[in-house]
Amino acid sequence: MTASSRPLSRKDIRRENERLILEAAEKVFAEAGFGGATMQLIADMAGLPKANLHYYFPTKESLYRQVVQAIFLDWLKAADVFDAAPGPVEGLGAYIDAKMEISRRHPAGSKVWASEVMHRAPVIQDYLETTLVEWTEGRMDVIRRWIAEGKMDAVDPRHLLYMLWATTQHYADFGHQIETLNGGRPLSDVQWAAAKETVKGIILKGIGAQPSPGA
Amino acid sequence: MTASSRPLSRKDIRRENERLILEAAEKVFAEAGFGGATMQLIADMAGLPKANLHYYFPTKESLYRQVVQAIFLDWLKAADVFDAAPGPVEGLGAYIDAKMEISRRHPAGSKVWASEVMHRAPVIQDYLETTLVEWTEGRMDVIRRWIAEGKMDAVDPRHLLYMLWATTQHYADFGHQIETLNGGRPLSDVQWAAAKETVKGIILKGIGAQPSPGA
DNA sequence: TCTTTTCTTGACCATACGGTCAGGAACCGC
DNA sequence: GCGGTTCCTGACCGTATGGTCAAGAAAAGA
Repeated sequence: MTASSRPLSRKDIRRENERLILEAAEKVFAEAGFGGATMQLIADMAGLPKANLHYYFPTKESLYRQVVQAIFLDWLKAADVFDAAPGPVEGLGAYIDAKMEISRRHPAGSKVWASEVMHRAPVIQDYLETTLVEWTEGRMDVIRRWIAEGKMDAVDPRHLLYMLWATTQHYADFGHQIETLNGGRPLSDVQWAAAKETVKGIILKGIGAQPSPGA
Repeated sequence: MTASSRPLSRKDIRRENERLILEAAEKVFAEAGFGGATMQLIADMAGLPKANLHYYFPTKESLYRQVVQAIFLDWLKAADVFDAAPGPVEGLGAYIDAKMEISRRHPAGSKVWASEVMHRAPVIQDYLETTLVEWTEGRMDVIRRWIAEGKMDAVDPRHLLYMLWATTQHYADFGHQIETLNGGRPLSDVQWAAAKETVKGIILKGIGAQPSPGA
């Protein structure tokens, strides 16, 4: 429309269209599940003809796989706060904050992941067996170190991690239920803050986390 | 096969076939989601011809609705322990135990529920708005009473409930991921016990639950 | 400008799905 | 045993879906 719409280079076109498609696909897969999603719906939401989707992504499954992969990488990145922290209060606190923020800003991704895992991970099982296993082992080591240093109680690190994942992702995956129980309205800023504080408060106190000295 | 297979009365036949179908449907809906599930697959799993399913349940959606309703009622019943308890240690402890046990024994139901809510509850939204809202209000009152009686910290009861749901249902909904992280094996009895104790320990300590006197 | 490569898209196809139906089998009250 | 009701099921139908294709438009390179 404006004079600024210069002709796009081919690389730009490809990048832009792939972005459009992946964005639309994430929403549709989240709302309808893999089986319920249709290429036509994704195409409509992306504003492209269906045949164009198949030009960039040969099959529905390949498109879906890319969506799930992107989510997984996002999650791994968001967990870097874990390692640098001096103790559980900072490390787990920041991790909870980060994951709650993802649940708030990016709920569709969390839903797609949940759906995939619930259906026995037919597409990303290899990721679970390799990357996720390694990541989990590493984080459990950090927790065990904190325990050894007397910075928290000797809780089972594996189940602690599951609690963190469960509680934070719940706000995305079950967002609709939470919204309904909130009178049909999305959580306000204040309510989101209360959620974060409650989760952090209960878990950090529950594991007997000791504040790091000199903070 | 055996001589004991007497002819079934009509009521028995209806009850038995409906049970077979609902059981199979729950599994298939849990594994494939509503969109991915097919009546043919459910029929095969139930050992009945597809047309027979449509004799008992006119549409796929009506069958699905009955499956979800059954799960919901099951969950409500499992929460009776809440009210009778003298304090949070007994009440929440028993509730966590009960919900963990459901996650272990009845994971398919939990998955169907999760899937339904994740897809914005197209079928059971009315239940969310009525029964679930009332149930939640009632339980929050109990928690507020415990707080007023000094039996636990003044945590936000709403988010405490969400934490309970999230952590316990996680063991069903993400059971496949947990299994993968456990070397591909289901959790053993000992591991389930550890999960229960860890969850109960962290939450009860995290909310500062005071043991009831005279226990 | 001419060629080549990339991108676009309406029309099309085979398949699989939810659902229907008619006709027969099995059970039940009388 | 008989009439009526319930149960059973193979065959069938319309539709929607994932995916294909061929012909053209647009950009890049020469």
